[in-house]
Amino acid sequence: MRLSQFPITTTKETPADAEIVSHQLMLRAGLIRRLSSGLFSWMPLGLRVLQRVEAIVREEMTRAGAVELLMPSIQPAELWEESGRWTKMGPQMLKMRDRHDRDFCYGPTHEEVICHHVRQDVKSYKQLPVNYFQIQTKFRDEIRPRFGVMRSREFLMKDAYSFHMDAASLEETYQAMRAAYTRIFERIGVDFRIVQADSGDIGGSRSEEFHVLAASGEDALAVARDGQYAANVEAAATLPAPGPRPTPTAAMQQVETPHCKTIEQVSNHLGIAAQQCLKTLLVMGCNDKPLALVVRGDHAINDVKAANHPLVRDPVTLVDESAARACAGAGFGSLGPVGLDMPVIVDHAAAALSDFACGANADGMHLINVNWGRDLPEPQVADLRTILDGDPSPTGEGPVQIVRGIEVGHIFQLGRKYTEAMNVTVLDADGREAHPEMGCYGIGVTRVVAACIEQCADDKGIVWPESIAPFSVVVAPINAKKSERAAQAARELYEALLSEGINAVLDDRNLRPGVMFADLELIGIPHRIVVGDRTLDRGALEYKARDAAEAVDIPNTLDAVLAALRGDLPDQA
RNA sequence: CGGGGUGUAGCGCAGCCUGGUAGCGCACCUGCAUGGGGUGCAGGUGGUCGCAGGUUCAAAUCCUGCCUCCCCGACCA
Repeated sequence: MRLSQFPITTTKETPADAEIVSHQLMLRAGLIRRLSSGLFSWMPLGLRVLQRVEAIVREEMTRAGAVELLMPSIQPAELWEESGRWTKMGPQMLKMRDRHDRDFCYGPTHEEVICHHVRQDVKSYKQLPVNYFQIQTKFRDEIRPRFGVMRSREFLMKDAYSFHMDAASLEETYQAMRAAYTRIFERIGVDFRIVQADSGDIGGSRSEEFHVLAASGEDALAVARDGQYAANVEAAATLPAPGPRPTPTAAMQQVETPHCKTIEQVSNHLGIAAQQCLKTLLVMGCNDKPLALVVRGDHAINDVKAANHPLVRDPVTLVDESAARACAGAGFGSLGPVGLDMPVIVDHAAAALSDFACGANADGMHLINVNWGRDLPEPQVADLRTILDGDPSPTGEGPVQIVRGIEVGHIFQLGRKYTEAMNVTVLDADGREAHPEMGCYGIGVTRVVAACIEQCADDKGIVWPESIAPFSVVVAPINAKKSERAAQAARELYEALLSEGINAVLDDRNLRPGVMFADLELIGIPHRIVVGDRTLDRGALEYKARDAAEAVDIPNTLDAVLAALRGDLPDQA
């Protein structure tokens, strides 16, 4: 490729609305252009990168035994009504109607469609297991798209769906996908971590996420400092406090706490640490009646854990203040578990307290020196809170630290949830109908590009890893306009690299050197060979790796260039 | 969806308060000079000032409505 023939538009200035490095650089380097909120065009340079990621994903999926197909992005409503997700997915799904008034959606995912095809085509256990994948555009109408292609509404996803006669077969494919994903992210060259995850809206039993570690990541991960344990904080279990509860020391007492609406205010007013206070939230139960969730004052309720509790309605729905007053006798800020006429679910840590403070269920009043089993019944205990930095890891591997990550992959064991809902059956060896086990496996292909830039950039621009760079090496003549000798030498080297099968590009734009260098660094090409009269005079070329501090002279031979591309550089005097 | 901001040339912004010829930087085009780190000088192209309505002799500017985009929040009592 010659850059004079390849439209790239770079900018010196950073667009005002780009917040994170990858978004800024993708715009500045001209990889993407925004069309509308959460909608981006991939410009030629960006597309080359995207296609390289795709190629790696495709190769590794195929190597791991998955077979590619392509399903429509527009899907009929009937399939989603069968699975129950036409309404459950909510406004995240973009719905539309055709000229015959039939309902469709732009597919946010493809479990329904693949189940439909499998129930048509797969009749016998002999055809299983099977693992289909596609690389295809999805649309999810995100509440708030942000960070460029990191959280866009339309995005490219690799999704795979496997079907099995039994759990052992599913586990085998799940592990094969886990290994394939590991290879994919290792090949791309990003620093990533596999974490345990909640299954979220997709559902199912077991799942793990692949996160690219980056400070700008939207997800918080709990990682054992000295061990293997790692989990999304949404799913990270907390341990019950060790040992028995301390013995109560004083009688329960009601005290005035006027105008105290938050734990902080109550804690300051009473001179009692937040960890000795209880925080009480009223939420809707599955039976449409309110129930109370209680955590320690310094802890936060974890929505995902709460929603997973059998008594709590999913999604977690807070009762409003007037309803709280009607059923508990007090407004927000003065609620507590004592004397409440509703189920009370208490987090481990809150259940381990003695002599604690909590709302008195009377406005402006709290109770102090409250004790479980004495002043109110022994609580029903659950894990409700979000894990904090320094908490023990649930596997006993020491304290966790909280790091941030960008979710680029997610693998699930779905069990029979969809095959039952969609009535997918095959005949087993005994001739009986059975619902297959199912797994699904996703990679956010467009997001991988952005996540990679978050890790691979410096103050000059993008520093592509070789694996997904749009071009591997650029041949850059100095003053090609004036020096036909430099221009000629550059052309010849470029042609020679091409015939070696190298993804080379010639910068024949006739730019001034400063502009050219700044541009090439911004777009992040891993290797640069500068050809100029000055170096030619001494029989040399100048080589610089994008991530190296200094350029070095190499002999003016193809072999020396090829060696340099392999990282084999001559010793410098 | 709630709150805050924003909208003026492809990008970044000023002008608006106090109504009166639409500006600056970057980018782009032309010429000359320059030629190893975003070069200099000169000239130039490009804008129904988000949309609609209103006030006024006159609206980018004041008023009303709508829209866009961005940020924060979206149950933590």
